[in-house]
Amino acid sequence: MQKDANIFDIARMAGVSKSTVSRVLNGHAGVSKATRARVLQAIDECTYIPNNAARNLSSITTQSVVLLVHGIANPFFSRVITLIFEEMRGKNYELILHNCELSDDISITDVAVGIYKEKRPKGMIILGGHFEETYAPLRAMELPIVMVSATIRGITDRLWFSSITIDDEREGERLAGHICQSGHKDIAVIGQSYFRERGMRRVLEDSGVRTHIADLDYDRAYQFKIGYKAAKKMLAQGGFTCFVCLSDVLAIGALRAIHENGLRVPEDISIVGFDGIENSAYTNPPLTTFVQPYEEMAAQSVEILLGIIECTRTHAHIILQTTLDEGASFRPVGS
Amino acid sequence: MQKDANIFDIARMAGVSKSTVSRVLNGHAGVSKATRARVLQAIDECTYIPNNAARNLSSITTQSVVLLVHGIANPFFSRVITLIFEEMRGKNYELILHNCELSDDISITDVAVGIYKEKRPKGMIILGGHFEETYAPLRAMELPIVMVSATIRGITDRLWFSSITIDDEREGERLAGHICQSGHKDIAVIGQSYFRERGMRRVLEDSGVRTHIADLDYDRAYQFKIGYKAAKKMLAQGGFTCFVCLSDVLAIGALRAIHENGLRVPEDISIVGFDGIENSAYTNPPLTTFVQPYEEMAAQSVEILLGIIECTRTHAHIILQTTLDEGASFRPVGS
DNA sequence: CACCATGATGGGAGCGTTCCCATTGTCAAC
DNA sequence: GTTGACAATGGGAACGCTCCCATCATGGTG
Repeated sequence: MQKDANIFDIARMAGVSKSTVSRVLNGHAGVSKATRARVLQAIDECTYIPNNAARNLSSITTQSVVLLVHGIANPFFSRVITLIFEEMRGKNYELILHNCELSDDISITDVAVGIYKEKRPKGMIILGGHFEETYAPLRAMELPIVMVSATIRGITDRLWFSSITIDDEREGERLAGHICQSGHKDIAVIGQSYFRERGMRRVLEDSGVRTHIADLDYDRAYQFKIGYKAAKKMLAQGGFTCFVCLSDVLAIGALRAIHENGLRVPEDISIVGFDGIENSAYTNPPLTTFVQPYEEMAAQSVEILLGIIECTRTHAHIILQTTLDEGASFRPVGS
Repeated sequence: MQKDANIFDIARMAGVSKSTVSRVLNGHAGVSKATRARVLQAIDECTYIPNNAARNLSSITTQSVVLLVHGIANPFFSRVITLIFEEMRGKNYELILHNCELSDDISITDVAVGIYKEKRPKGMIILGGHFEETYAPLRAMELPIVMVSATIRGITDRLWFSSITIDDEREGERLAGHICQSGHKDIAVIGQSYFRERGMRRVLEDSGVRTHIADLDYDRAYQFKIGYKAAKKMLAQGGFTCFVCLSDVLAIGALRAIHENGLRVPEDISIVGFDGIENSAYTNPPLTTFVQPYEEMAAQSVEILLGIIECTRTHAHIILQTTLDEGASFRPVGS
């Protein structure tokens, strides 16, 4: 590939200076209609693409947005990512997807700051993860940040970032409410979610439902297996009539364990999931699950982020709700 | 965030010139041990991160590699992506993940060339997609390219790119062989894969097995649903004893349709998938499927690409094999 | 002791933009 | 006719690097 055209070539072709071409390129004012047209034509003729590196260098920042994700293989995340990509299409920002499997010794703050220095994006969407007290460096970046579906704890000053989450504690309560109504008196819980569990427990204890918490055997990356193993162990112990899984992936793993043990769902045992990933409508039986507001999450996160970047709005903390999808994996006791 | 340190600051701190710092940064020869140590210390003290834009600008290219994927939501792809990320870790290249949902009027060549001009990467891994005759612009980039799991047709000159695939035609034959042995005489095929189908048909016709091809109702993005709908329609017609699905996602959709119709797997009907995504070990019953060589694909693609970039090897076309994972969804006739 | 190869280092140009400031041209108001 | 405001445009500096070439010791060789 021979040397590409640069801004001077375009300028020469259009018979103007590089400054004028730059103005056209960036949609700045102060260019006559006729000149603009000529420049655009020249650009078109050469299929000229401005050199990003040079652009970034001289303007310090870049016309890009980073989407930082903790493990794209997670079906919940990958669905949100896809939707965010769609939402960003045609928005004139570049979306840089950064996958990061967080190890214990690296916090989200470290990763975000590193990426910031490297990429100089205009904003950042962080998908998932825990977000705790040690956020000073994050804040110091003074970068528009939207946290999506993150667990946020111990942060009182919230004016410098946005968040879009479900209210985990309330969701836990709803989930628990659903169970209480159903008459199940002993349930096995698989999964970790501080707030969701807290909400659940409160309601369940009031109604005299006993919860059996599974230990999770952290196998990293193999989410299905975690659910499977945990369920297997719980089933060996017995003493409950319903599995409550804090994610669908765990539920799918648990489903396998149940079937392996020769039990029928929901006749012998019920199971509820959480997330409403696409897959969960295709299990046998289809999973009863609380469906995350995917479209809403994607749309809002992009809208807020770009709004803040373009100074047309301020930060916000949006709380959305899940929708119960009554599959066939859950049934009230004795029905 | 106040102004970051630049190469001059480091140079001043270490008492050397910017050239020397640059040499240290890029691992070039010609720096004494003592100087190098001093520079490294200064870099460390400031947690200095070189400005990428400037680097790219002066060296025209960037220390990055693009991973171009057709829809990261596809579980097969997302698994490969995750593994490629792992493989690249610590390799001193930046991996830029680019998701592209190809529409009909945009070819892979167009997308790749656009990205190339914009990102100036050192190489590109293209995951999936069809790769046909109109490749001249791709080739003209003179960029190391590795095509992974792509369908390649009508390209005779193959010295300028690498590929890692399974031999679809042979895999089709193997799949067909498995079916012939089993005694199924009428099978329903769901999915599109030119070569795989061609291989299958040849073997099946020789053995007198009749194939019923499902029409696919292209619902875009909703792969599970495609399988479901296609299976539903086929089941209404009847006349076969086994579903052959050309991907596991389709198979999971089909499984749902089968159960909905009150049939048992594999007693009443068998089903075989393809890909061996993580999920397929957790269906009910677990899917019999041909597992793609994920690790191998990821490892080889990275090794080849970096090898070519660093001029330690030449292009290659690697053909790998799947492994039959005998789940429980398939059973020979009359057993 | 002059010479040259070699290793370590510094300095300057150039990469392709953006952004600021200066310049020119035009027109209305006085 | 002079002035000032304003729109349109050009030119130069700056962004932070890499890369090439020049310089300067150092030490072995004839």
